[in-house]
Amino acid sequence: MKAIAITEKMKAKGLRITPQRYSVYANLLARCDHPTVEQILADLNQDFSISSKATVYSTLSALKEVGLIKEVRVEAGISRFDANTAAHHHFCCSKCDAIADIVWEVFSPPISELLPKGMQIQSYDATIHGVCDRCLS
Amino acid sequence: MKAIAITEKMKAKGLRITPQRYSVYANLLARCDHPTVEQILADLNQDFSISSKATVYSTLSALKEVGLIKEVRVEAGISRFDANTAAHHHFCCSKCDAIADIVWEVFSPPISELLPKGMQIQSYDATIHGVCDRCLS
DNA sequence: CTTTGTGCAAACGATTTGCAGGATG
DNA sequence: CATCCTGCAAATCGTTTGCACAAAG
Repeated sequence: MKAIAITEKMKAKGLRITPQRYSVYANLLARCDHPTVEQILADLNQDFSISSKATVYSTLSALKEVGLIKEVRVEAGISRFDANTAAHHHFCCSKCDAIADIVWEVFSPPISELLPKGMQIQSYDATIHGVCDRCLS
Repeated sequence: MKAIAITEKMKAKGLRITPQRYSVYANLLARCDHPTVEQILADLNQDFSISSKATVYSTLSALKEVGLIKEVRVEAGISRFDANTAAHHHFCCSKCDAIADIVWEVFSPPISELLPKGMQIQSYDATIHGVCDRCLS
């Protein structure tokens, strides 16, 4: 995605643009491996120091708040982040810990029919645990 | 469940029986609210001290290892535990934070057809977020 | 010029670990 | 009596917070 487009998406959500915020979001858009805060920070500061841990945390929190990114939790005690905001679920490899996006929108019967009466659904997410093709071959 | 039956289930998994381990597992079997470590500990030590935090952690870890309980993660940074080991998913109320079990076994198309070729499924779990009937009425 | 973000270090809370007794099989 | 569980406190690790300074609009 072009730099202008990234900036526009952030502005449209009312976010103030800073070099730190821009680089966090751009980094997340460029990768699909659901990185942790630590991994994002290491990536940004690879050549020279761009941002600090506290700022990455606050930026991710701001991006999540306005819906530009999602938080993914598959392991205990650690948050991962995902710039793919389209409806999707996750496949988690128990050997290499890689997380892959899974498009999975068709349920039958519909979720609403499976729930006890009177519950209101806001969202749902599924995690499939298994072994990925790379680890099997 | 009778005390003997609980003891037998643990023995069958090769676990050494101690008062602490017994009470943690019995407590978890008797409730269906997916308690945290803190809640289990408070419940056990209600009248007089039965166990310590470190022991509850190690017991839960042992029980999970042999498959007698499951760990449930819906909030960031906190683990909950569940003695219901049958296939089921979770409904999480965003107002009162209650977690309810949902029996939900029918998917169409089958999960295996939705996954990219070559992946091997071990398990899957879904979390539905919404508002429960009690909070709506 | 006002608002808001940044970065450091200290604080925090859940979980883990080391180790000296003590209980279990 | 050998194994390994228990409990305490200290350590660890991800995340949050307070605050002085700097940057954005």
